[in-house]
Amino acid sequence: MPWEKNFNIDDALEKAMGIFWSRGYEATSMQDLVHGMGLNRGSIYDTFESKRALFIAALKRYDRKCRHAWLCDLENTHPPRKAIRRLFDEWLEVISHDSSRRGCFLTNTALEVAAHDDEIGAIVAASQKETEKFFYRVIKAGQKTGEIAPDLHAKDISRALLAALIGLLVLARSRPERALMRSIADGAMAQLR
Amino acid sequence: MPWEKNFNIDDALEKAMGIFWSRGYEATSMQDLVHGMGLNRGSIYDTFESKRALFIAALKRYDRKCRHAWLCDLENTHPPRKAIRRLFDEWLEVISHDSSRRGCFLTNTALEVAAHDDEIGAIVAASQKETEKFFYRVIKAGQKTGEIAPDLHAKDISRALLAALIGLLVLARSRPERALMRSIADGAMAQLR
DNA sequence: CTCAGTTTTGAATGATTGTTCAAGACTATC
DNA sequence: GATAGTCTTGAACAATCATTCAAAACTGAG
Repeated sequence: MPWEKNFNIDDALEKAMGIFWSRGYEATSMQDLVHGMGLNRGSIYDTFESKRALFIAALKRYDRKCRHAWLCDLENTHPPRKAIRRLFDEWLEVISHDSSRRGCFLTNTALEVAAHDDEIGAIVAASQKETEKFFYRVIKAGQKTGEIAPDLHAKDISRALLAALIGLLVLARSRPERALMRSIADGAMAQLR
Repeated sequence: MPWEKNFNIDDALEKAMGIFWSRGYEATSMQDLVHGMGLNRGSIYDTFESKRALFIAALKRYDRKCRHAWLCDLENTHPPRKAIRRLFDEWLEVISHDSSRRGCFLTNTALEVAAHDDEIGAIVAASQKETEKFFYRVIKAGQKTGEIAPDLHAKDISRALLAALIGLLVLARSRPERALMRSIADGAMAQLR
């Protein structure tokens, strides 16, 4: 039918996400996107407005489908301490199998664009806040079940874990050495004592 | 004299460093550099070869004059625990007075270019390794003087501190909230118990 | 005062940037 | 089978990109 696009918008966005994720915003050209998404220039502009709007859509998709969905799953299907342990362990696994060193799309964006673009900055900041809150909720839950020492200041620890996680994700791009990253994950977990 | 440049190369490099630092590599155009360095295009190319070579020179300058010199000073003029405390505290001070949110040039570069450019990646990785070693040496020294518990695994802690510091420097660009950053600094210090 | 050697200058290079748009392809409805 | 309405296509847009280069400006040496 001529009034239905003959490509799947969500598939296209998924591809765009992958391209921006590994190359960043500035270093990705529309030519890269045309080639990587398998669409024509016009179709991309018709569907996504502009490069920046496409980037924002891709970033939001990552935040929703990768970060948020994953954290929800961890929180719902594991006991508190194990949820945090798995968060770090699964990142370690992903990083050590990712030869292209793409790291975390949101964290990459935090440094490349967030400081210069308020709208994108707000998305990144909100995502980081939610991750901090994930840690906070899980720590509180762990303190109720007795898995985590009740005298720990949940707010401070959740922030320390967030910083450790982000540090890990930066090092994943510049020094993806398994031993280094394992030390960091272990160090983060040790703060839950 | 015609065989002496009538501008100071080091001053020019300092200015270039500031521009790349706050805008990043890709988002900085030669036009920005011409304007910001106060030099003509030709003079820049004559002196620094290319945009990429200028960026590398600026990055090395930052590593030497900012990171390395500062860590040496901290290590030499303060007792171990206080050296680390001051490292975090002084970053906090810098960050909270930096309205342009430039963060740390090396950390910004780690995410923007290091993963795609081997030469730049090597500079960033080396700098991160040296910072890790700084922590390691200071922790070891602190264990000798008794300021830091001798049963702590210095290597793991130094890596945990590196991750916390980098996490802090990322958040400085996306969520420069004083309370958040203080929590992280305190959390890092708490690991030295 | 001329010459040699270097720097400075700004215009011009071709390539690539993000974006637009008119023409062509398509199909459900009449 | 003609019409209407949407999507696809690829060429073309002006702007900007990093880079080059020949001419002008300069100054110490002869």
